Order: sequence, then structure tokens, then C-alpha cells
Amino acid sequence: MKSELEIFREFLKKKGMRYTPEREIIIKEIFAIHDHFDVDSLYISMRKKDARVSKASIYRLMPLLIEAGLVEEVFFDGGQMYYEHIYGHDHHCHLRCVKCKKIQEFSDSRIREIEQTLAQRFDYRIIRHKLEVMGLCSECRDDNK
Amino acid sequence: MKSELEIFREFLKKKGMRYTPEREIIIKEIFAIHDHFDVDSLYISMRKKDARVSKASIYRLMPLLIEAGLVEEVFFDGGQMYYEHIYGHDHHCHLRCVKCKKIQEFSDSRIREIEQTLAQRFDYRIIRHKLEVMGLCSECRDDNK
DNA sequence: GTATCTGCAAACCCTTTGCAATAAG
DNA sequence: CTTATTGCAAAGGGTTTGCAGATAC
Repeated sequence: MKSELEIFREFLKKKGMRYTPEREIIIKEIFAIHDHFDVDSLYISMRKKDARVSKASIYRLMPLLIEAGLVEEVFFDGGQMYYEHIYGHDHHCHLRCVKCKKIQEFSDSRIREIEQTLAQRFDYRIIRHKLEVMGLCSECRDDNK
Repeated sequence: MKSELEIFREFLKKKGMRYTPEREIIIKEIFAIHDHFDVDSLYISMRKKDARVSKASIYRLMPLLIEAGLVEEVFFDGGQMYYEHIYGHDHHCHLRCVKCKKIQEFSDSRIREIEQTLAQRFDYRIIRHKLEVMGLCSECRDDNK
């Protein structure tokens, strides 16, 4: 299986774009984080490791990574977008505790079935889905506020 | 069945907050729009009707309407949040064409089943879900880009 | 009367962009 | 060499907030 770096290198070549050290270290950092992240926290964690790139370069890279199928927007919360790397994983959805913000990942084959129903009923070609389920986890549920 | 205005009036009373003409005309406008809206388009459509309130008042009202269960955030796109009024409707999800941005609403009982599975598996009390399906509608699918 | 609400304009904050220097191919 | 990319700092643009006057209750 190709690495995310190989995939991205080919993606760039096809678009006549360039593979730079900055792009490489950002991708490496993203794939080293096994969690949801936002641009600012990514930037800070890179600075701590002396892997210095500008925020602008990160912002400019994100849409490319999404287009290349390596990264996905997960949710928008508190004024900013959160991402995760998706290459090499099965697709999954998110169950979020609205109070402590903890996230459980899950997948369910019934979603694919729903997609098929929609494709027929509305005559769409389905590209992807995003199911966010919000609730209270066992710890937060029992709190008296 | 209580009207959205009655519901909101009671909600405010319970919180020691006030029912003002500004809040009333904003809610009336929101419930007159049977579509997804963002704050700016709501503001503009109110100005056209000489129903003048400041954008700040709309922004300040939105979280209250959400807390009162009258309105929901639908999706975040192009840098802004889109809402819809939900009181008096069955819950539904959205199928969006990524190209022409057209939206189809749908509901599917399998989502409730998925929620039940999640509630058991992770021991969560489920509050709500948001399923966005993205695809290409029949017109956009056939376009040569 | 008193505490909340309003409009205004400024502040905020995440994100995008113009520019000159740099570097990939 | 040519053209894309970088870092910086400034600009954008949606949203929030401080404040003084207005108003619900």
C-alpha cells in the first residue's frame, strides 16, 4: 500500500504542483496525530518540535489534502474547523458528548444502506456522508449539571 | 399546539429574560422562511420589509432559539453557519449536491436504530444527530465539469 | 425603578491573500 | 530558467462585545 506521502506526491505531479519540504513535514505531523486537530494546534505542535512552517502554508495545504483524499473536515465547533487524516482507515462517524466534548468513533453498515436508498430515490451519485451523533456520556449524564 | 412565540415567551420567562418586539419580529421572519438561512440573508430580508433590527440582535438571539429547541444549526459552509427552524416539523436530514448546492431533505428510520445501537454500546444518552450526505444531483453529474 | 436589551461601531479571531524572496523541477 | 511556493504581515469577513441610551416588567 502506498504511503500518504507517495499518494500526495502523485497528486501534486498530476496537478503540476510541487512537492516541498514544508508540505512533507506538515503531512508527517498530521499523520503522527491520531486525533482530531485544528490548524492552530497543529501549528503549535509543529513549533514545539522545531518543525517550523507558517500557518499560511498549513492553511494553503489543507484543501489540497482534502482534495487528495488524505484528510477530511470532521466538524466545526467554537469558530474553527477540525480535521482528521483518513487515508488508510475505514471511514467512521462521530459520537460526541456535548458536555465533556469526548468523541467516540463508530461505523455502521446501515449508513451505506441509507446512501443507496437516497441515490435511487433522488437520483444522486453519493460522494460521502457525515453523521454526527450528539449526546451525554455516562459520566456527564449523571452529573447534577 | 403552542406557537413558537408562546414557546419562546415561556422559555424567556423561565430564564428571567425579556420578550421584546425585536425578538418577536426576528422569530416571525425565521418561521416565515421555509428554507435554510444564514444570519446575513435573514438580516437583508428583514430590512426589505422594513422590519429593522440590528445584526447584533440576530446574532444574540440565535443561541437562545437553539437552546429553546426552535432552531437548529444545519451546516457550516463557505465560512458561515446555516440554520433552519425545527419547531413543528419532524426531524430530517440533508442530501446536498456539492456542485449546485441544491438540498433535498429526507428522513430514515434506520438512523434512529443506529442511535439506539450507539446508546447501548457506548452508554450514552443520545440527544440528537446530524446526517449530511453529499453527492452530485442528476443534472450536475452529467455535466462535463 | 432596575436589570435587561438594543443599535452602533469597534474588536475578535480564524482564514485568506498580496508581495517579494526562494526553490522545485 | 521558469513558475510554484514560502513567510510575513495585512486584509477579509463572519461573529462577538463594550457601551450608552432605551425599554420590559
